[in-house]
Amino acid sequence: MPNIREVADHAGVSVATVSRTLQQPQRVSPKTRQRVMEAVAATGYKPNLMAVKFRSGKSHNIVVLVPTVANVFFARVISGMQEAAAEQGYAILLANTMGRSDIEDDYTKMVQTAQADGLIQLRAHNPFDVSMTNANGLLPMVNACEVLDNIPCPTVTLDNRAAARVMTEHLLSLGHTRIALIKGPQGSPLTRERLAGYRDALSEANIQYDESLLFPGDFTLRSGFDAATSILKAAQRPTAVFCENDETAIGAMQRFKQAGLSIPDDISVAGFDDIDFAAYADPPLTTISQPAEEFGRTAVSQLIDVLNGKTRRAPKIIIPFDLVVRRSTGPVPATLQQHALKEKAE
Amino acid sequence: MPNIREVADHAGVSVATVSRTLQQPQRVSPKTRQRVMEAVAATGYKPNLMAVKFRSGKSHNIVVLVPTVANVFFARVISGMQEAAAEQGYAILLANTMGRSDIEDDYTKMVQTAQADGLIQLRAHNPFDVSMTNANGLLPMVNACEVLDNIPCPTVTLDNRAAARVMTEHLLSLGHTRIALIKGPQGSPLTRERLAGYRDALSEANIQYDESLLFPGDFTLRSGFDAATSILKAAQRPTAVFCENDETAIGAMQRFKQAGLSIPDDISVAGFDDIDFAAYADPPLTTISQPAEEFGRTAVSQLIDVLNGKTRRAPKIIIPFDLVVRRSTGPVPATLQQHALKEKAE
DNA sequence: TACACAAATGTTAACGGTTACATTTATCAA
DNA sequence: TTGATAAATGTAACCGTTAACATTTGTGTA
Repeated sequence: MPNIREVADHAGVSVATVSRTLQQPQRVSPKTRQRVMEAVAATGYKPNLMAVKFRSGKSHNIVVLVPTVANVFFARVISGMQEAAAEQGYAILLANTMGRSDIEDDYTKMVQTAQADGLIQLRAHNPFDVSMTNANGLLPMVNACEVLDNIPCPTVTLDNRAAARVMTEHLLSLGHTRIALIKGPQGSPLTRERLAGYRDALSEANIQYDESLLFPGDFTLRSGFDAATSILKAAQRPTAVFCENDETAIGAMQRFKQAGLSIPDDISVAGFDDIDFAAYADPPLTTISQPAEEFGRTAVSQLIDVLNGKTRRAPKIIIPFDLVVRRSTGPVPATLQQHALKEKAE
Repeated sequence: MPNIREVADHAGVSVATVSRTLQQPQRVSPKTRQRVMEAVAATGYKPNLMAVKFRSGKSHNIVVLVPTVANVFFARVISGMQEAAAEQGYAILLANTMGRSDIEDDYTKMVQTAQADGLIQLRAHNPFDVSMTNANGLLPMVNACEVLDNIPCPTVTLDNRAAARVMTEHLLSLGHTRIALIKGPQGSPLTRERLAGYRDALSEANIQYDESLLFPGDFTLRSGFDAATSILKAAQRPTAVFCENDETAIGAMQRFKQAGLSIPDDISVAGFDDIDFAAYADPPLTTISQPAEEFGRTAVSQLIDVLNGKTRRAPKIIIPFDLVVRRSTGPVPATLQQHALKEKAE
């Protein structure tokens, strides 16, 4: 691999002139410029960007901590991040953490060891101490997980709590009062926020929060299937099931159909995320649509602003969501409705 | 950020001793070692890995060119790559090419500019010229796409052609003779290989290859749905549909069900990949299972072997596959079978 | 005690760019 | 022509680490 010195020799100029020709061509005379460009072409010179990055102290790398890439929603988020990063000359170092804190730590260290300039966080944990703050008092990170509080960095969030409330209100408006919730992974901030939104809607509607309606899940199809099995065994079966993501909902629907239930006539099922499969489920799934790609793009551009010192005070950005009503949710079954009304009358 | 000099001053030794303490502790006396370690702890020193990489000429980065990360199969492949790379101290630079050659070129350049040591290729294109070969005559890449030929680098492949043949044979064995094929993206090597396997099986069974049974697709749910619409309009409707991936199959099934067809009684549908959703489709999808994570892991470890000079002659590794028969495929409908037999008799 | 040799540690030149500063060359007005 | 000033180019320090080589210190033996 030829280096800048070889190009300089070839063109009969100094290395500084070669560097200038490439960085700020207007500062070098047209004929020298031409000579240098010819030498670059002749030698096939490509600047060693590792040297440039080392010299400049900027790696132009961004670490992204994701629980798993093999999740349709996260894949979309990453796709948006890639795009925004590439546009601004940054590369994404993807950390598939699988929730393992040792992996998270390894990747976090990349910022301290100058391998990455900053980090985007999709879990509820602050990896940096105050010594990492920049001149504006900000940490080189973006918090893409709303439950993290009091951390000096931008927050980009998909108002999960409000979205879960809206979905629960949708089910309530259809007359459902016994609404099961299939949760996400324990300890995940998404899970907590979506649960909180569910509770918000219930308490607003004066409906007693019932822990026995909560079922564990982990965002996989299988966990939705298993949770549905438990729901089928429940003494007083819920008339609607709100799943904290679409995979879980699709898994649950499969189980309900196997048990001979009709959706939504016998039981309503709602999801969250609006992954592509939601619209092609049977029946098509009512869910919350979130602009995952935009979310990823915003997180990246916020981080780059912090790195460039453009951000003076940490903003909090909330990405909007949409309730997408399809055919997996419907009114409470007539028989049960009678029952519910009678109960209410008593 | 403290550097190695500060640590040396703090411990009252030279920078070389600090470096040695960290790299080859046995070469420094126990008491010096201890003093250095204390200084490291006291200053909070973390080696600048950008400097190390620059100095060593090894970035310990690997570029992976993927058409799209938002595809369940590729997400699994990436997941496996991540894992294997992290174990060996490498980071993955993910290039979400979306088929755009300018993006592919940008990322390919990262190898030439020393930002990455090698590249894994999932498309049919050789980005390097011979000047990039190492002492063993190998290029710093792994070809994870079997149609590329005569390129001096390891090939890791999921025998797509054989798998497509096996699936087609499965459909033939159920009595189907008019088997539609919903293709993948035009120009994709996967598409070509799977089509070739389909043709292999047909010709082996002495069935005329009929281009009117080929329908375009692009691996998305929607394209499967649309292709199914075309299939429904066909003059003589096929009794089975082989889809080149699972998303397409799930989209197609949705359309057939909407049209009132029963699967597999009226029409059989087969997929490819065995993504998680396949088992939870309605009916569960017959498909080809490929160990995507293992595929990713193998590609990475092959590349690292090349980079370390361990590989002397380019190996060709074929990852095994499995035919997974579920409930979306079944025998040819009785009425049509009669018809077919009659035709044959004539 | 002196000497040979090994072990431990120190000194310094790379690695490949960028850039502050120094120096040379060109331009123009008096 | 000369001198002042601007434009073009060159020189060399620097970024943080490693490692070849030089030097010092320690150990064991004659």
